[in-house]
Amino acid sequence: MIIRSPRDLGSAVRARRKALGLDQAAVADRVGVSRQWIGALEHGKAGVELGLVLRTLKALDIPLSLGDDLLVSSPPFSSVDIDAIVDAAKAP
Amino acid sequence: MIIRSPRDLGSAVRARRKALGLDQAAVADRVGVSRQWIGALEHGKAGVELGLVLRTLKALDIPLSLGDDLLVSSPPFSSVDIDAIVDAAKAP
DNA sequence: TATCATTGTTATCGAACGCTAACAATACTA
DNA sequence: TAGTATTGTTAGCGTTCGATAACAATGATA
Repeated sequence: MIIRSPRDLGSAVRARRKALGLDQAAVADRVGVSRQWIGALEHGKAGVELGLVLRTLKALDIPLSLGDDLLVSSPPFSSVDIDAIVDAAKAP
Repeated sequence: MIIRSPRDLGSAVRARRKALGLDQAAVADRVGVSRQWIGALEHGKAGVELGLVLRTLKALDIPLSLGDDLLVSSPPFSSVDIDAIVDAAKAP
């Protein structure tokens, strides 16, 4: 599931919570936030704090990943001419 | 890259920014936040707003995903991280 | 329908956010 | 080394967060 907005995250959290058979109060208890805050998160409120969001994802066992470093592994590094790259980068 | 804490996210953002050859002010301009806020995000401040974080990831073309569907790579990415290569070459 | 559980909504309040501005502290380069 | 660019840090200020509490609204079940 690709997350583009707070709303995407909110619906994913809600789906996961229901899949675990928990109500908002139970999740709030695990995370250490108020029940209302869980509701706001699920509704896609943009202002929620990142730290609390990550704690919520962990409490629900939802892995979060950035897909930026998984493509550099396939092409072999030995085929890269480092000097040429550096020189090109230095050129104006 | 699996994100477990605001600090994980911060270092990933910084790496991506440098890979794009941008300074904090340029990213702040794209996102519509202050330069100091970008600095705080990169330092792993937990209280940053989710909405601004997502806008930053979008501005840097960093895809964010939940769950286990991250094995598929996202296209709009150069497969060679030039800065990473240069940094590695410069490192003692 | 009646009853209970779950969720949504509102108001208040202390705490923290993010912004601007200014200056210090590091890089980076000629 | 000197000079510039980038980043780190601090203070003040208006705004918004998150907690609590209370009540309304919705959902589920007998």
